[in-house]
Amino acid sequence: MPNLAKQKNAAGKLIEFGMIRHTADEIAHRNHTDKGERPLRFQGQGKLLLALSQEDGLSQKELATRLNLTVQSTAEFVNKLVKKDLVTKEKSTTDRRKTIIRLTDQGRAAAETETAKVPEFLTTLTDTELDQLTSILTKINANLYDEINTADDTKSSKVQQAVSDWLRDWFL
Amino acid sequence: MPNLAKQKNAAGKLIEFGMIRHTADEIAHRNHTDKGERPLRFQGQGKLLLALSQEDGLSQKELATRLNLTVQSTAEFVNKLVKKDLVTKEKSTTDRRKTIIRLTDQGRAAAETETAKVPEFLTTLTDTELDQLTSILTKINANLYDEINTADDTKSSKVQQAVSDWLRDWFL
DNA sequence: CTTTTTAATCAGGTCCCCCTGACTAAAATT
DNA sequence: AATTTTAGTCAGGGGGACCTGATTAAAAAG
Repeated sequence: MPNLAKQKNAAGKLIEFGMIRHTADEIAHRNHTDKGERPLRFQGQGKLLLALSQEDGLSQKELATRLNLTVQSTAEFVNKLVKKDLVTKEKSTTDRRKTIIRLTDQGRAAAETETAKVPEFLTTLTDTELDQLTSILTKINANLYDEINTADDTKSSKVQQAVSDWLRDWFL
Repeated sequence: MPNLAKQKNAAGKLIEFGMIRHTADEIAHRNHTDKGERPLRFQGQGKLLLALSQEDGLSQKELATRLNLTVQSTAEFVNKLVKKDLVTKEKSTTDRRKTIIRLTDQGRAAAETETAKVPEFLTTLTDTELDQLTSILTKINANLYDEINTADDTKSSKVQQAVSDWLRDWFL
């Protein structure tokens, strides 16, 4: 029987982490672009960016299905991203109904800084700590996948699966 | 010189964790209340709840300053929370300009389930892993605090400081 | 060669976070 | 008592994440 107190400690730290992270990159983004640009991350436009950096040149429909969004929402996000010069839209030549979305260099860069960049706060950890953290997170993530897949109404999970595959490619 | 590869691994896992967590409790909340109620957490209404569960009976102004929001935004969130029966508003008797905000039992409960509850995914970790995680997160959080405080334009940090104090009280 | 299906679009809507400006009522100052 | 500061309110706005409904153009099927 694992120690409840220890669980609570960890839980508290995790919450704290979430909170601090949140304001930390709120500040980072504020200094960066002052007005406009908000965190993005794993919703809406950010989600699109992530999906595209996993596989570029998808159609809007494809994106919508992968991200579990309606085509209209997807269109909205795509258009917003186009305005920000992070993606481009072009009609498919093989099927002229389709619109193919591609990351611009800027978009790719944006997606990468959202992810690939090693956050500052990890650089002060020792190798041992990094290993520990990685293995713990692996376990936790596996749990979360389970949680999702069991509770799931046959939606959402594929997204995560896809993106996490991409992460695996990227980091291992 | 710490191993860059290890850092990348950990970073990847962390991102993955963020992502999965996000959809995991998206699903959880969806099953819970179906329509309406979204995550809350560390912004807007959620932030208020957290601050209040740290110290109840604050005035709107107090809340605004602590949370680094305008009084108008604060008022908006407070009103929304009142509608949800999570907080109450009452005029101060000593200074009739002030409006004192108090958590209802429901509000307190809401704040607690946002935090105190040990997430499922922690319960499968061993004691050792929990200790490791806690100590690593402590280190990471300290780093983030530094990051915030140095980059800071004398704002934001106090909120975090306050809430994290509260967390410390709660979990230790 | 018509249907039907498919990929997109426009229009309009809901709720969220957060801000500026204008204004009132009650305290604190002068 | 008159002025200024303080706590709130209302009105309005910008951006974001999503959604439903209706419509168009192009491809697939009958």
